[in-house]
Order: sequence, then C-alpha cells, then structure tokens
Amino acid sequence: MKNTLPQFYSVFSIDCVLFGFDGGELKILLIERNEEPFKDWWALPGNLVAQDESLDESATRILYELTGLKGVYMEQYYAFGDVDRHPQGRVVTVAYYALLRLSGDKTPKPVSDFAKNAQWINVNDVPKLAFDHQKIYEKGLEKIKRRIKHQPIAFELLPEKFTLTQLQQVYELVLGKKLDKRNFRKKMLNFGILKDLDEKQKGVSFRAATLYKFDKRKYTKLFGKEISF
Amino acid sequence: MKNTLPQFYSVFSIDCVLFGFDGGELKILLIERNEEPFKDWWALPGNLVAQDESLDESATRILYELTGLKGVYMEQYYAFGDVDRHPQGRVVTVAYYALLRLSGDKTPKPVSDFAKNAQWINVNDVPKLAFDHQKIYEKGLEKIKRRIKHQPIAFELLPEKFTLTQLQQVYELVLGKKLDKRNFRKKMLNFGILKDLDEKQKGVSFRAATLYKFDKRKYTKLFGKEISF
DNA sequence: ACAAAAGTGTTGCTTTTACACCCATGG
DNA sequence: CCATGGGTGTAAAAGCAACACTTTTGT
Repeated sequence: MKNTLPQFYSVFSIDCVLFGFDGGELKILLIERNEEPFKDWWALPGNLVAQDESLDESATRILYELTGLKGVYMEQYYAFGDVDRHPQGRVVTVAYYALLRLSGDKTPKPVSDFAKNAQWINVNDVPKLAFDHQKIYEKGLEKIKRRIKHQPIAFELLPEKFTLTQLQQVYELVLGKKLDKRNFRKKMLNFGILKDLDEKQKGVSFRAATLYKFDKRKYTKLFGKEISF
Repeated sequence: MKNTLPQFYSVFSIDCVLFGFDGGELKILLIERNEEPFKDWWALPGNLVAQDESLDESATRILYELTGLKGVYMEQYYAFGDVDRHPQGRVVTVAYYALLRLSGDKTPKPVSDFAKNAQWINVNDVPKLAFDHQKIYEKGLEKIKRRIKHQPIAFELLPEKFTLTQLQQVYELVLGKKLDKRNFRKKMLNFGILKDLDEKQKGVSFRAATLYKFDKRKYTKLFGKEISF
C-alpha cells in the first residue's frame, strides 16, 4: 500500500438478506441492534470486511456466525455507496442474499456483538430498518424475483425432499402472486429436473403428497445455466 | 468516523466497461496504462472513488473525464473484492457498464493521468487485461446479454434515429448470434414501442431504410419495466 | 443492368392459459 | 363421514421458428 493509493479513510462492509422458507411463509432474518448508531432498530445482519478476506469469504463468515451454517447458497447483488449512508464515516456496503431451508426450529442463535436479538420475520411484516437497509432489502427481493424465473434457486429454500405444492408455494411467495396448480406441475415435471422419490410425505392428516428431489445432474446437462420458469 | 470503524487501510475504485456500437461493430473502450502496476498493459478505465462522491457519481465522473459525455446510460453490476486483486493494497472495485452511441468519430480524447492512450476495441479483439479486468469485462458482457433480453437497452447504443437493421445488428452482436430478419422485425414492431418517423436513411448507395425512434413514453406505459425480446 | 440491402406472409409447431372435479387419508 | 389438500386433462389462443423472393436505389 504505497503512495499511489492513500486518499481518505474508508471501509467496506457486507450486508446480507437471508431468505428462509418455512411452513408456507417467506421470511428474512433481522437483528435488533444493540449499539449506536441506530441502537434498538431492526437491521439486516452485516459486518465489516476483514483485511484478509474477500467479499465472498466475508459474506460466508458473517452468515456462519449468525446461523452456524456452511455451504449456504449466497449471491452478491449490489454495492451501496451513498456518501452519507453511514453516520460514522464512509462505508460502502456490498449486499448479498442467501437462501436457506428453515426446518421449523432452525432459529437463529449466536448473533454478533452489536445485536441483542435476531429473528425471522415474514417478508410482509418487515419493519422500518436502520441505515439504508430498506433499500437494500427491497433490491434483494427484486433480485430473487428475477432470478427465480431463470435459475433453479427455489430448491435452496426447500428441504431436500419436497412436494410439488411446497415448490409452488415458494414460487408464489417469491413472485408475489398465485399460480395455477395444474399448469405449474405440468411445467415443472416436463423440465425433467425433478426426481420422483417414490416416497410419500408423512405425518399429515390428509392424503400424503409425493416427494421429489431436485436433480442437479440433469439440470446442468439440460440447461447449462438457463431456464425459464 | 470514530473508533467503531477503523480497521485497516483500504479504498474503493470504479471500473467501467464502456460499450459502444459503431458501423456494425460492438466495441469497448480500453486504456493503455502509463504507470505501475501493469504499466503498458491494456485495462478498463477506472479510478478511485473520492471522499465526497457516491459510487454512481464517481462512475459518472470517470466516464465524463474519459469521453466528455454526460447523461450516458450506466449501470452498476458487480463488486470485485478478492484480497489480492490489486498489488498495492486492498482495493475493492465496483464495476459499471455504460452503453453509448458512437457516431463514427467520437474517439476518446482526454484520458486520465495514468493512461497514455485510449482506444475503442472490438469485443472480439480484446487483449489480455491488467488486474482482474478480464473477469470484470466478461461479467459485464454477460450482464448486458441478459439485460438486453428484458429491457430496452439496445437503444442506448444507437443514434436517436435508427433503422431496424441497425437495431437487429445490436442484438446480434450483443447476443453473439444471428437472428431471423422477418421474425425480428415482426416482433419489434408488434411491441409498439418504435415510432415510425416517416423518414428515410440518407447517403446510402442502395434502397434507403425507414428510420425509427424508441418511444420511451409508450414503453413505460406498456411494460412498466418488463419485456421479453 | 447490377449490386446491395430493404421489405414482406404463411404455415406448422410449441407453449401458455384457463378451467373443475374426483381421490386418498387421518381424525 | 367429513375436511383437507393431492392429483389429473383438454381445448383454445398466443407465440415462436423456419423459410425465399421482390422492391428500391445509387452507381
């Protein structure tokens, strides 16, 4: 870091919009801040990027610290860099969204220093957020809306074995609209990327649905990287 | 900027992939560096973000310094933050692409301090680039490939008045494949977002083509923000 | 008159949409 | 036996893909 670079003091941070699907609801993980600025406000989980970690590594670490999970699907989607977005200085933040399967109980636990609380909150009940996190969240939602139409990201929100109805719920929640059941099933099954597990749902008090699994192998063969849900 | 933020020395920069369409070719603007590191290498135009400017402002400024143009269509698309991407320190760069109409002569002029030369180079002849600019450029191209299918960005590359053939050329160059003339025209005209100017091309030594203009008004009315070319 | 590009329709195929009832299961 | 969601087909409409020749203009 020689004399060409220096200019002024600045840092970068990562903010994550963690989406989780759970029993028919789409939620995001919010933390309640325990420090100034914005003490007691709800905010997206985030942190500063350390010296020796790349942006992706940083995002992975932050998510791990929050949830204890590794191998979660994450994707960077936008950098927010308004001059005054952080009251304490120049902080450019790079936003990631992550998609993960909530199995009922997977409540957030650790929670970093400056949070006193972390909660999964339905995307329809998101409160006012600290900093410019409202904007960050909205753009994240927009991104996955767009991406779910062309890439198989819905499966990241579901358990490994899922029913077609669950899959449809994910699409409906993300896209924010109802879909026709018959057409949806026809289309999904026609892609040939779902493996019928010859296995039924258990523990439901009605006719048990068939379980499916996303066939990644076939997907990559068939589509390379493109599809149109 | 109090005691909560400080961590280590870092800066952010902007790098731009400037796309230009000109006489049947899709080009990008590259500069030849005049300074270490990567002296004499070709690179994407870029610069450090100043203290009092947002990312968008910085991108706009950089583009202005290079081309003397304002009001150019630009869009941020990705932040690159590998630890070692810059040999002199921790530099996270935010990449933008810009689309602009080259009217034959609009050769780049000013060129910043650390460049000795700037040139429009056909996207098929892009040389090895400094830093991780190869990756940045490729991702930028990918982005516009995707975006041109859903948003009316092709018009940003064309003069205000253009022929259908020119429009088709833009699509073909960006997408990297030939399209059927009749189908293309049918589709475009059916959208109803092209205004027929009742005016013909001039100065060509063959049958003059009708000139059209993008009808932004109608576009926003009809599609809000979505379309499928 | 020729070279160069402009302009123009039809057909078959695929995809999308709209739509309603019976079935299996657990309580 | 009832409540709950599971599962299924068809027909009409729209959209997409393939395809070749005539027209206009300048030189």
